[in-house]
Order: sequence, then C-alpha cells, then structure tokens
Amino acid sequence: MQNNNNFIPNIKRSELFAGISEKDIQQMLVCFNAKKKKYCEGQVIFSGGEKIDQMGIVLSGRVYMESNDITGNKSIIRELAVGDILGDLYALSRNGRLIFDAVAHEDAELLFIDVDKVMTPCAKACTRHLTTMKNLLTELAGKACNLDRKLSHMSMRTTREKLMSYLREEANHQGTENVTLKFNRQELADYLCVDRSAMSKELQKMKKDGLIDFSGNKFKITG
Amino acid sequence: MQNNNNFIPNIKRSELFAGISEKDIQQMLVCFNAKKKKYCEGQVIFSGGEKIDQMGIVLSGRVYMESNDITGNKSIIRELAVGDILGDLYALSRNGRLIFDAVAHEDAELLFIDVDKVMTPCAKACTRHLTTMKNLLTELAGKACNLDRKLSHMSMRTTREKLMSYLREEANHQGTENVTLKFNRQELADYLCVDRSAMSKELQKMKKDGLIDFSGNKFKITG
DNA sequence: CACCCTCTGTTGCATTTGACACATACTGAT
DNA sequence: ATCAGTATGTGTCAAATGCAACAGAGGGTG
Repeated sequence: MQNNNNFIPNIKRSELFAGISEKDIQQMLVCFNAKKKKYCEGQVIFSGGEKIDQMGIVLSGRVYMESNDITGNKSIIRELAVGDILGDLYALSRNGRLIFDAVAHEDAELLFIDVDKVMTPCAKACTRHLTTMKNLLTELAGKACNLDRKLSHMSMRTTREKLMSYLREEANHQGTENVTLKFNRQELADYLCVDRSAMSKELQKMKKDGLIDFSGNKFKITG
Repeated sequence: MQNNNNFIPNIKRSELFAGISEKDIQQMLVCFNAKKKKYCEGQVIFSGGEKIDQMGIVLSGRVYMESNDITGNKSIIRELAVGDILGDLYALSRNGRLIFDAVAHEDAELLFIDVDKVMTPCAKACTRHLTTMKNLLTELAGKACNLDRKLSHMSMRTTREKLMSYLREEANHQGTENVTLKFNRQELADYLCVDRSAMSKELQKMKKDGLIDFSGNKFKITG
C-alpha cells in the first residue's frame, strides 16, 4: 500500500468499514492487501467477461456500471459514488465473471482489496474482521435491493411509467418532492433503457398533463 | 422447530449450509430459531412493503418474486426452487422492506430463519457459524449477479433482443443449445416484461428468420 | 466576436408493441 | 365422448417507440 493514507476519511464513508476506527482501518488495509489506483475519465476499470478477485472502493470521482451492446445501445446499470464498492458481487460469487463494463465517468481513484482476504479470518487476529464481513453482507444486500428497485422501474411497460417509477423513488430517497437528478437526459434515457428523444417527448407530455414539472435537472412531482 | 426433520436432505441443497454436516445443520437450526411453514398454490408468502427479519429456505415447491402493478401488469422478477433462499436481501439490508410480493407458484414448504441469529455469532460457539456467514455472502453475491443478468436482458430495446439475450443465457447455463424452459408463454412474457401475444408473434418471426427453433417449451438457438 | 462542441427539445416517419378478440389445440375430469 | 378450462398462436388496429435529422441555447476557447 502507498504511504500517503490521506484517503482514510473518504474510505470511512464506505459501508465496509462502518463502525471501525481509523486506526483499525489502517491495520486492516495492510491485511487486505489494499492498492490504490487512478483512472481518467472514460477509462475502463473492469470490462465485461473479465474474471476478478478484487473489489474496488471509490475514493474519488464517479463510476458507471454499463452495458454496451453490439447495436450501439448503452445502458447504465448503476452509478457509484465515493465510498461505494465496485465489483464485489462478481468477485464474491462462484464464477466471478463480470457481465458489464465498469467505466470511470469522471477522473477517479479506487482502492482495491482482495476479497478472499476479507472472507478468510486472518492469522493475526483482526478483531474487526467479523465486522467487515457483516458490513459486506449488509452492503451486498443493499446493492441487491437497489437492483430490485431498478428492475421495478424497468418492468414498467411504458416510458411514462418508467419515469414516474424512477422519479417517485428518487423523491422518496431524497426525502423531498423537489428532486435533483445526477443524470443528464442522455444518461437518464440510458439508465431507463429508452430512446432519449422519445423520453424527451414523453417528459414534455407529462408536464403538459400536470404529472411533473421540471427545469434542467430539477424535477418536481405534481400529480 | 418441528420434530420431523425429514426435510434435512432438502435443506442440504441450500447454499447456506454448503460444507456442513447433517448433524451440525440440526444443531444450527435450533440456534437459528428455524420454523417450518406450508403454503398453498397462489398464497402470498411476503407482500410488497412488508418489513421482514426472517429469510425462508424453499423446502419444496416453487416460489415467484413478482410485481403486480396498478394497471394489472404482472412481472416475474425471479423464480425460486428447492434450496433457494427467499427474502434474505431484504431482511439483511438496512431498511428491510420488501419491494415485491413472494407468491407460492405451487404448494410449497418453507423453513424460516432469523437473520440476526445468522449474523451474530452465538454464545454456544457454533463452530460452523462463520461458514454460514461466508455461504450467505456467496449466495447473496450470486443472487445479485442473477439480477444483473436479468437487467442485461431487460435493457435490450426490442422483444427479439430480449428473447435472444435470455435464451442465450439459458443455453449457456444449461450447457446445451437445446434449452428447456420452466416458464410457459405467459410467464416468459411476464419475466421479460412484454406482452404475451406480441412475444408469441415475435417468436414465430424469429423461427421464420432462422434464429431459433422451438416446439412447446423446448427451444433451440440456430442463428 | 466567431467557432466549435454539447445538451436539449422538436419533427416526421417507419416500425414495434400492446390490447383485444378469437381460433385452435390440448388437458383433465366426469 | 363430452365438457370446461387452459395454453398458444393469429389477426387487426391504435398507440408507443425508435430513429434520424435538425434547430436553438448555452459554454468554453481562440
């Protein structure tokens, strides 16, 4: 591991180390064989089909899990921010092969950790080991719930329903009717797996029908 | 827990108890406060919005996680068979609230287990406790991967692409080009979130175009 | 300012899809 | 055999969607 541990405050934001002191984290990072790596915007971090045995924690920047199919359609599967964990579900599953690409959406720094080091209690009695395993379980369960939530939007039959489903959840999550999206229009369309222009049309119709109001990426549910 | 433990062979098929002897399983079931329960076909096991702190292991029958929206559209999110675990990702996540309904698709028996009992090492030193935690992590990761796989089908823009994506994965999973589906047409449509009649038409077109061949629920990818 | 680039909305058109109705098996029960 | 019920495929039509092309609004840079 590198000498400069100035990323420790950021790593504390990760669910993996919840309830663990900075001092203990530093010890564990050695134990977990943690390695820091930088990525430029657009750079591929993991690519679909690849077999991995490390998971990455986002220290800075944003990362997208995305699918780029043969016909040129991009789909944003999920979006990862600082503290989020990348690739854990593949590295921890039996076959370990990625389905999607992980791409740096902005310049980003990641800290990579060997998953088997997390899964296997180490010899030097890391007392916090059990805590990280429990944290990982919670994190993984949360991620799976988010996938379920995304599926609930995707299972809607029309673009309008997909948008409402997504916006309602965002409103719920952000705790206000006035929702600020992190996506631009193209990204929102890629996230909901619909055509951008068709979505743009539908958004206008929904505004006219009094369902929503919006300006830029500030949305409000009104219906 | 009931006296008749004749379901132990079935429970051994669950990933949760992988690598644990029958004798140890019996002890752990007491420790986990396991309770068996029967459900009739069509009966709701968990319903959307409900908060849960138990997970269920399918001892017999089949269970669907499904979404039933206001407009009457059903979507089959996933299908659980004997040995599969139900509700774990909700029970283990922070908020613990279900998004979908879990419904018995056939008469079914489930064994319910307290998740916090699994998460907390017990006083009477269950040596196998760590194993179940690791197993649960693997199972959860595998489930999340399946959700990702499902998302990869759903993100396809056309019914034809959704079908091909799904069939290719099934072929891959079943290890043969001759795929036997567990779904009937309506269920397949509900799984891929498309209209049944439209899908039926598309299947015929795909057959005519030489992409696939099928009869009943036996499919073959030919293109 | 002129230029380039990106983002968003708009339009027209061809295709796909969903909804509904109905015909045709096939199944199981009586 | 008869009947009811279910599963599957077909036909028609309206609506939704994708696609391509373009216009206008910024935003940054030389």
